[in-house]
Amino acid sequence: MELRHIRYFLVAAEEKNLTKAAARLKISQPPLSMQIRDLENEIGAALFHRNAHGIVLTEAGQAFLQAVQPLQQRADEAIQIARQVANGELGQLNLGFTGTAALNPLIPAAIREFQKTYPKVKVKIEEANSATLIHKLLNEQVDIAFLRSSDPQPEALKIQQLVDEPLVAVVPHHHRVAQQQGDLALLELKDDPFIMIPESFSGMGLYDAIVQACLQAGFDPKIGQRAPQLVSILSLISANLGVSLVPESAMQVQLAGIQHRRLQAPVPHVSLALAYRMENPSQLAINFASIVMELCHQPQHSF
Amino acid sequence: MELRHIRYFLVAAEEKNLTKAAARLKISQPPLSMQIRDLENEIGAALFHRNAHGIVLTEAGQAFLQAVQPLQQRADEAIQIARQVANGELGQLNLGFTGTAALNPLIPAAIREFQKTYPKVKVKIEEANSATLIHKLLNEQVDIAFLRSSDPQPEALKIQQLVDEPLVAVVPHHHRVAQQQGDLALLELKDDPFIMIPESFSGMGLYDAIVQACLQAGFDPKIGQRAPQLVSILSLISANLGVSLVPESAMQVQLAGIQHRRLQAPVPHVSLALAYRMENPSQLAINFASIVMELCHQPQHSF
DNA sequence: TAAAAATACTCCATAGGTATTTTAT
DNA sequence: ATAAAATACCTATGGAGTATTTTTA
Repeated sequence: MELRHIRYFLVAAEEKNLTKAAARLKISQPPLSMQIRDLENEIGAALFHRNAHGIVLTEAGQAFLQAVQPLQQRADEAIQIARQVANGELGQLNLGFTGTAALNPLIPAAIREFQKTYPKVKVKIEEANSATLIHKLLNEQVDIAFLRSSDPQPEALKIQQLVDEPLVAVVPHHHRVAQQQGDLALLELKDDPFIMIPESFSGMGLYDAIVQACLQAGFDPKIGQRAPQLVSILSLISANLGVSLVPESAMQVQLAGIQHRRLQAPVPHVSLALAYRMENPSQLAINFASIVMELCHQPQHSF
Repeated sequence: MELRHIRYFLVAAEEKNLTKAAARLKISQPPLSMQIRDLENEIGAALFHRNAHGIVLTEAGQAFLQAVQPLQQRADEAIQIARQVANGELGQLNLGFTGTAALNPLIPAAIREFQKTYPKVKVKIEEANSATLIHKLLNEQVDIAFLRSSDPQPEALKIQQLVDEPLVAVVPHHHRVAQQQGDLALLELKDDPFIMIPESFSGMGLYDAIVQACLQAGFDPKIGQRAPQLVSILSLISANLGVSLVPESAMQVQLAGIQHRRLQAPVPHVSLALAYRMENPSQLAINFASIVMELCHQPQHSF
């Protein structure tokens, strides 16, 4: 049996007349008669009673009709579903981001815009550090991720720089530079321990951006405590255990006992990047990336 | 799209290798490749990624697999259902019987046996008088019916005589023949009003059997009250409003104030018959009839 | 006799086969 | 070098067309 038999049978059952059914199916009557007969032969029972007025369903035909009614529609739906998934209109987008990236307003704006454009896609978000995200991207556990990237980029991932955010210094409230006016020279922090995010990935992440900034300012930073999240870093700073640099967008997170200081030119930057696989990128990722790029080319304050 | 495409796709997705899938499908590899490609073209998206080891489902392919998985099975089930209905193994048997027929032990025995043989058939039973039953048989509201039949039989119905039951007289307890010994001569009731079932059908039913019996005994019965059910007839008799004749099996129904009397030879009979359509008999009816006939040819007391 | 389905036949589109090439590891 | 898929080409099954006959109300 083929779907053709089902299509023909359904129209025949509806028209109760093979000649009319054949016309509706845009075929001539004899082939329709034969297809119906083939179907009956395969089943081994008559589906219709033939008479001079046309045809009427037998009991077996009625039962077959009930059973077969939804099949054609289900088949069409299956095609639609596959098309929508292929176009990235349906499915689940696994979106990752690093803790410090989450604060950038671009991210909620992008998610909001994506959901508006692709309402049938479920967005599942997941926070992890850059190293983990890169691993998950390569393992296809994550389709696309926002991360902090410095220069050397891993192969097999397409990494698009989105915005370059200035870094700002964070010092304890009682730190000697805390109450100074004007921009801070990074060199002034050369003897302070830097509170850092642990286990970064070579060439990636905020860790390297901080180390690069210090080297550029003329010193090798003293690495102090490690803390896994932005807030825990700030907490350690407020406890007077060191200082750090954070992206400007992280200034939103205020904490008693800490002070933010802008830096003197050349202001070090860390970029926010969007990463997805070069090979087998999911269409969802491509669509999401194009929405993000669109937002980036709009005036900054629209989101 | 045809079911063939779905069958091929399912095996290909399972084998993850077109060559092996083709072997399992008992076709060669190139036609399978082409059928899969045709399917992909119709959908407008790739269902598989091809590589040197074989094939892997794309996201669209996975979604299509989920949607299409049950279709082949549903199609096969539809064929099974139609076959079973055609064989009378599945469906609903609408069984009718007249009130006085219901007392014959053959009927519950037949239903029990039929259910044992065809457990997937639902038996719906319905009581009505012979005229109504014949009407419903012809209108296909009832598939088969037990009824009381005398000689002339309506066209278009196959009526099989099952058992000839002797008629017995029912008289009020205080009737002058009530306490006599031996068999009763029907002629003794020639002046009593006969309580009858109303609106019978020409040539059918207990009504005519009673009239025939009286004529044969040499008198034209006086028709008294009409009552729709056997019990209401007996009730009228116990109220001294008349007498009647009932099938022997109706002696099971005892009622205070009535007396049954067997009749002298030639004992009049009424037959129990099974009726179903000559044209378009449902297979259920044929199967039921054959079970009834089987039971009839067994010793009477086996049910 | 008129309308519908079945039959007889013809044709060709395409599913499927064989042989070979291309591709990727 | 090997295994898999794609391509090229051929064959033939069977779906569909036209013409006609059979059936039944």
